[in-house]
Amino acid sequence: MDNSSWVDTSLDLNINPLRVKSDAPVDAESTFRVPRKMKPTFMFQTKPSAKEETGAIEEELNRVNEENRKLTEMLTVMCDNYNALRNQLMDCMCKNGEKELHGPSKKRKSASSNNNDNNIAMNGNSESSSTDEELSKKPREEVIKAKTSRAYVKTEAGDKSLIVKDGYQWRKYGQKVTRDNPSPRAYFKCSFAPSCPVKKKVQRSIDDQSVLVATYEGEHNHPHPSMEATSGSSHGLTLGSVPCSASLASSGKTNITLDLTNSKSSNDAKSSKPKTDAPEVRQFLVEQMASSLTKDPNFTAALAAAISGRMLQQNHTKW
DNA sequence: CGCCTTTGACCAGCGC
DNA sequence: GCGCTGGTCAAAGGCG
Repeated sequence: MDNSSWVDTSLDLNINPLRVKSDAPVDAESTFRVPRKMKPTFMFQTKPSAKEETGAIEEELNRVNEENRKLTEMLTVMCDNYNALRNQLMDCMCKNGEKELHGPSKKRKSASSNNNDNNIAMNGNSESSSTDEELSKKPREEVIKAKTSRAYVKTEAGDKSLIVKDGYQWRKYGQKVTRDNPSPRAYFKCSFAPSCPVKKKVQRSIDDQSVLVATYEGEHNHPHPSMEATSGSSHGLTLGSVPCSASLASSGKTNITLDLTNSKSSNDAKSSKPKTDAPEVRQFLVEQMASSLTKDPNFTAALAAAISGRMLQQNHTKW
């Protein structure tokens, strides 16, 4: 599964020439000083000829193209880094899974075997798994438990809550301390739709207390709440309607929400590489980009500075 | 007042 | 049958 294109769209556009540094001393002289690089064409004292103007525009276009190229390179590097990190994470999870696989013998055979199944399935980015054994054991619940998936969520070190923010609404209906893990396990039901059969179990990882292990059972019979509301309501990309997203919070500063799922039918989850070519996905990405940009205070500040700067310059040249 | 969380009780499955 | 364990229920209380 290649999620290289599913990255946080909150890009630092590195628009330093435009950025107004808040900590920089502001004096009357520097307020009207425009970086030479960004000096707009209309700043020429004498009215430029059409040729000059065309040349200046071409120059500007070249500069923008160059900037675009640099940004593309930065994005590529970011994607590479992201993939490398993700692979490392998956390696760690694989190792943890093997550890549990060879752990102390479980009294409850079925329970342990189910755990192993899930751990193995988890190796492929918390994919859905439904075994024949599981289905045959509980024929009555096969509809509900047809799809199970597992997600690992990194939380703050001091965060003791068992809340996994995946965009859905959950109602907690129970909590239990299990034998295998001293951390309590919380039981949630999807409360977004009354008839939604999806259940979720959240428990801290026995190896890493800062990691929440969320096990989802069933399939939502309603659209994702964040998709129904506004596309920018959630901080991350929440395209999937099946809840197996993993949110990786890195040191509290930046939140990278990785939605490791894809579609309603998690059967094709294994081979499902996000189809960024699909027009709706593209549109969604564009919307996400726009949303992220408009939410980015750096970007809005830079934009405001650029606009106000130009207005000031226009006034300056007029007077 | 409605929704959510907490928590003890209850139930079912499993091994001995 | 008994004990252990995981999962669920439901009453009570908190909160906005």
